[in-house]
Amino acid sequence: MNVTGHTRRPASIRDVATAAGVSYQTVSRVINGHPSVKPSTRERVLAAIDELGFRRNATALALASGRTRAVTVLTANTTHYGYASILQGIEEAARAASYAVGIGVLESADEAAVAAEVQRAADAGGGLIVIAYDPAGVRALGAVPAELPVVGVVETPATPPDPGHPWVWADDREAAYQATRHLLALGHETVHYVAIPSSTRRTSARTTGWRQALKEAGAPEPRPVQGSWGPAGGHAAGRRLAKDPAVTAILCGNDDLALGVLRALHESGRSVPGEVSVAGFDDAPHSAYLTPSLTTVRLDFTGLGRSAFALLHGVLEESARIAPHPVSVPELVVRESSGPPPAHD
Amino acid sequence: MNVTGHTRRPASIRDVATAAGVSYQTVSRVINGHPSVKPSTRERVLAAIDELGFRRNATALALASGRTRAVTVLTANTTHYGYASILQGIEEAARAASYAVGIGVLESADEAAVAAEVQRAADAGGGLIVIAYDPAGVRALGAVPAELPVVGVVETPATPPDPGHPWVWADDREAAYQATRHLLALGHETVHYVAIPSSTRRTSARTTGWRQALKEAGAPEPRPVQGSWGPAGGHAAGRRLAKDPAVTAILCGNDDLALGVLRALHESGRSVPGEVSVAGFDDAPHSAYLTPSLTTVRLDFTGLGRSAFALLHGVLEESARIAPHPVSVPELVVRESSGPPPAHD
DNA sequence: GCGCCTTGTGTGACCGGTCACATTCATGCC
DNA sequence: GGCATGAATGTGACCGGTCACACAAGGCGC
Repeated sequence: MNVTGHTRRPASIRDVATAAGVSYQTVSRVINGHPSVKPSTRERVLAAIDELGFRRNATALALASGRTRAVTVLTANTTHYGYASILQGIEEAARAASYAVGIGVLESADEAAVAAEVQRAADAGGGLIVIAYDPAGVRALGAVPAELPVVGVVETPATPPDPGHPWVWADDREAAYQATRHLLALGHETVHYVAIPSSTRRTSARTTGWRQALKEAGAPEPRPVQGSWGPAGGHAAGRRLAKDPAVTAILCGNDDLALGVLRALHESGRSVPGEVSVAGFDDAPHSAYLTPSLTTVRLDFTGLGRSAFALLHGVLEESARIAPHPVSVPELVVRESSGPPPAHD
Repeated sequence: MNVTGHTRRPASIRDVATAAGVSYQTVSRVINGHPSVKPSTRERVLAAIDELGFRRNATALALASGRTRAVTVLTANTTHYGYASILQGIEEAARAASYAVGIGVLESADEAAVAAEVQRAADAGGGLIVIAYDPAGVRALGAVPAELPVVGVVETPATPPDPGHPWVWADDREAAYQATRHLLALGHETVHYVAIPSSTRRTSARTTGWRQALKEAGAPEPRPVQGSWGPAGGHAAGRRLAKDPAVTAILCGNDDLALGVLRALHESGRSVPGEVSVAGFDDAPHSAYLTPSLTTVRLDFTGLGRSAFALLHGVLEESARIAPHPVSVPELVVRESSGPPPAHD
């Protein structure tokens, strides 16, 4: 119990040492669990630590040893459900491993801005996790200097990445494949796709899965409609699709886009799922409560975040390396927004 | 340009010093903008800095000077729209001031767990921002040792807080007041309220605003229905309210609750806004795209986050103290979910 | 009884910065 | 000319830990 008034600076190992009548090095040994310390000495030191309320200074530890026990998450956004959930998952795992979690937002995808953010993150020391679902994130992941430990949370890669690239991903492609097959199985001639902005120039994993399902079913492949991330983009895309009476099934790159599409269909007087079926992606918490409730594919973002941290943890400390890429399995959730196409054709 | 291979450890001020032919202290002076350095010397040092790609080591800076330039945000959740937006606002302002942002999630409101999280945050050094909208946050804010610089993001306090308590808030009470008056002005006899969990034992600010509007209008005051944070809670509350034919207007503690209420009304066959009007709180991005689109009160969470950081920044560095509590003004957004009560009565 | 290994502990340097103070030299003033 | 003043720079200690090494005491083999 420390009853002295005054804001005194926190106790250091030397304070503890004098209080326990040992050298500071012995204190260091005790707090690091070094074996060769006499039990009676250890007791005395522990008592002194308790008495003075000693806590090891993280800054000094980092400076002296290089071990930082910190991770910085680089992301373009913190408010989108998927991003926020990944962050939450990372924090959860990091907390369990008593790592500190820092966050840097990539406000612009501009080359220089991204580089500056990466630098800032590097300055923080410790490892990096980059959420690379969008151009800013992808660019950031590419801009990380090779000597920095980094894990990327990415879209399903087209080909297995080099072992030198520690990446995690949810199986986007499989998820899109499942959702598309679900819609086709209901009897729709084809499925239109409202895409999220692709993270790279190349086609996104979600698009690939959708395309694959269409191809297997011999369904015609309409041009994907480019959306944005939020419901506004879905709304705009939905307006265009609503005009075409041939459109009876729409897969959306995420639940927010789907929401916008639903709204646009409603405004155009086209009923869901009577005339048009809609499926989303992610299973955001509100999707189950929409009217009509949204058919979607659930991705375990929190788990993905945990995996990302686990992978980074493995890179930073040689203990407990995990399996190469722990991919979580997407789960189709069928709700009200999907059904058979209108009877007549 | 550093073309040497090998992962060499980053250049320190002494490396720069020898490269420039000066002492390390002179380098320190240059990077800190100390006035009395001969221009020619400064030039040489800057050139060396550039050449070696020197970056000041944040850890060493923190250890030696005590200045940490970091802020840790303590929050119960990162995925809810309001929380995530506040975080985004804090990060934005912190980035502008080149502060690092850390995050700690209060997974449980349990006394010991909260205390541990606060300790962890304290270990990170720098300032603290606690989002205290819920029991876990409130408890955390209370558990912060007095000597730590901390800013609370709180509900509108009932009475002006002591100057010793640097807090920021959006005007919840005014927002609830506005929304309630809007519904009453449409002709509803009274307005029912589905509450978010109160952060404290005492009545929440939102409840107070609602109550005040009812009282001023001489409307009867129904018992508030206790909800949770997510749509599920709203759904449960909505089910109960839907059974009572006297209920024609419902104000919800946030947009997620409102979503659940809308869904429950729909399931009970009560039309919105024909039979029942619903208003939310926060103006989450999806609220405008619901069917019916949601009448709500927009709160500037991002701005609130920026204010929180600005206040903390003022506490940490004596430069540029800001006005006591910069309260952002809520804005009523009227959409489809509110309208006059059913004609007959 | 000597050397040697193991156990328990202490000493000094170091991580990369900052701070307080000392030093040098040019200048201005009386 | 002597001396205070200020500009420009350097030196040593320090922040709070860790690391490499030294060293004393005790047990064991021969």
